[in-house]
Amino acid sequence: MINSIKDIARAAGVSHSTVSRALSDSPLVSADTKVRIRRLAREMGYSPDARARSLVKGRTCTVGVVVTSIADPLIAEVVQGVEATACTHDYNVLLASSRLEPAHAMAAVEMFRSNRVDAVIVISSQVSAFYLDAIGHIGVPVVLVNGHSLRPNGRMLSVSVDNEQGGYMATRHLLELGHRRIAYIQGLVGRSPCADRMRGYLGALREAGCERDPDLIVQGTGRAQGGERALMSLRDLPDPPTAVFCYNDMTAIGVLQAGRRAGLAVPRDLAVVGFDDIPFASYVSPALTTVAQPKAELGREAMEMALRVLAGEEVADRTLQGQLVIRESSAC
Amino acid sequence: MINSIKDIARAAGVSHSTVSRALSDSPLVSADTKVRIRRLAREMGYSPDARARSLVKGRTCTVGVVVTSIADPLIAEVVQGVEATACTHDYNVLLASSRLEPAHAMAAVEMFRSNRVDAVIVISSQVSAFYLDAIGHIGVPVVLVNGHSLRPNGRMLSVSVDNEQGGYMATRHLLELGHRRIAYIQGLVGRSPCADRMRGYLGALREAGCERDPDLIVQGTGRAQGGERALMSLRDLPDPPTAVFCYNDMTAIGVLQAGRRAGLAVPRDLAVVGFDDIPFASYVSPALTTVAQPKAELGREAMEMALRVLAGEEVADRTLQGQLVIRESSAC
DNA sequence: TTGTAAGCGTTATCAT
DNA sequence: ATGATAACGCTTACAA
Repeated sequence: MINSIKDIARAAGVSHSTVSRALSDSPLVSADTKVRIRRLAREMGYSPDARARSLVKGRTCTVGVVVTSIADPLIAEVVQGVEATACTHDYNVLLASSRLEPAHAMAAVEMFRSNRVDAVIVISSQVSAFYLDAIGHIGVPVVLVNGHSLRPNGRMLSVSVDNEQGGYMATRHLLELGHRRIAYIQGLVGRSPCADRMRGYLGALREAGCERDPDLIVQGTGRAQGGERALMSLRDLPDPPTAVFCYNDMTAIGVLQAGRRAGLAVPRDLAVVGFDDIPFASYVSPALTTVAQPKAELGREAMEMALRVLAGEEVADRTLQGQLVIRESSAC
Repeated sequence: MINSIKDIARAAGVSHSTVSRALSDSPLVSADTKVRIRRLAREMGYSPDARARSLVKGRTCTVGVVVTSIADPLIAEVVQGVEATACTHDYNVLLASSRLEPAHAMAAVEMFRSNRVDAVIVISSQVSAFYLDAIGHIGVPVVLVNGHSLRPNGRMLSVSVDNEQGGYMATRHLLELGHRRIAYIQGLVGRSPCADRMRGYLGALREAGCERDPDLIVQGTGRAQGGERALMSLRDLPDPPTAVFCYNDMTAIGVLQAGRRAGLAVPRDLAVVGFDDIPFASYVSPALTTVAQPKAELGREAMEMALRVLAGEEVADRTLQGQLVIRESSAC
């Protein structure tokens, strides 16, 4: 058992409120009793009980973070950003994983409520509307990272990478390299980041006076295998693309693999650009050109937005710019 | 504000203790008042306050998890295992990252103490003895995942992959492929997992009657660049190795990169085996042969060991077997 | 400057 | 079967 303020009070021969005041550096306690109590507290291994304190203070200084999977490299780096920022503001991070199961997601919400977290941060693009609705009723500020742009609930904020601008940059880069037949391999359908990136892609094509060919927009899954399959189908086209912009890096890595198997030289025969800049993008061969998401910054921003809402400030949604990282898969 | 048990009591016209009993399904309350109260609780959006409950119950049902970096793919998967297991046992996960900074590590320990976590799980091999000592004095069960084998404190348990056996399997595999000059690229010096893997490597060589050449054991860093440099120096040897066993996958990936740059064909000119089986091991080209760590299982086991200690059981350290995953980088 | 007492939301021990 | 009361460890009026 850890000593409480009462134990210290007894040892110091004062009341427990004096101890409380001394430890919180209140001016209402004399200098020497203050040092005496503090030394005693240190010697007795005192540690303030955050629960008891939060009970009376009305806040837990804890933020709940839900992820679909922490093993996702993109999400992991965002969590890292959240954690680092929480730490500097003396906030704790309560973690929960939804594993894409609505039941787990609901359980996470209830767990956060029971623990009276001050705010919730949702890191995932795979949030169902149903779940989002439940999370919106939690009664504390909610910040969505890279979530849907539609916000059914007023209390819900969001911070995202600029998907459209990212798609635009990627496509623009390929156009500048001289490519005219540029494919887009989608992620999971119906999700807004995928559609936004495509909008950027289409915008760049339009701007370049490049004709839009529906055959060049194919379905992926957001994972490597989806990229592999997509590339196969693109190669079967009468007039295959010379470049491909992928919804994300994993898709691009699948494309790289399928290309290698098919004897395609990247970037000579096919230029490839991804999205996210997951750590491994720079390690695959050829190293992947990609639109880097400001992962740590997304996490930091999410945490800071939550803090700002808690401080009573008026906070608006944010969208952060991605950055085109040119590597070998699109080098000229 | 969330309704408390008292609010429900008032609405139901009973005392708050009756509400408490009804909600915890005590037999000491009549069936109809029970349903009445429960319905009311649901309607009023009641959520039990975990802090208040923990204060009187004496446990928080929360486990503190410290990692060096959650962005580390190996660690992330272990955390996932911990979280999943915690979830099934109705335990919460409080996350902290040490970022290899002793100050952060100490802050994490203090944070865990203040929040009165029931147990602590340390996921990292990079724990300094100093920090380990501090964490040992936290007064709750501590489980080290892939940590030092030396345990300065009696309250500290550990679960690790069998590093020696892993090193043995990897080397044995290369020997069976006909290699005689097999190098070992170390990780960071002085850390026990690295030494253990080397012991397995040496054991396999000895068993095969293969002469041990000190030149073939070189220094790495545990990261890709270390692998690159190490391979360069190995290639400068008068009699270079035909195969290399790397401390971990990142090192092996560096070797793959350097090999490609040097025009080496893997596995024909050089066979490469890694350790860990991080997700990307299967995506690099050639796909990496490696000793897979049972990542989720390590996390699960760590959590279950903590739970068992809390249940008063006698718990012993565990070491889990890795599994050799043969891929292209060592195919014959 | 210090002590007393109330209260945060629970559970648990008494009575009734 | 239910209610009153104490307790968990803390902060904070309110007294002294």
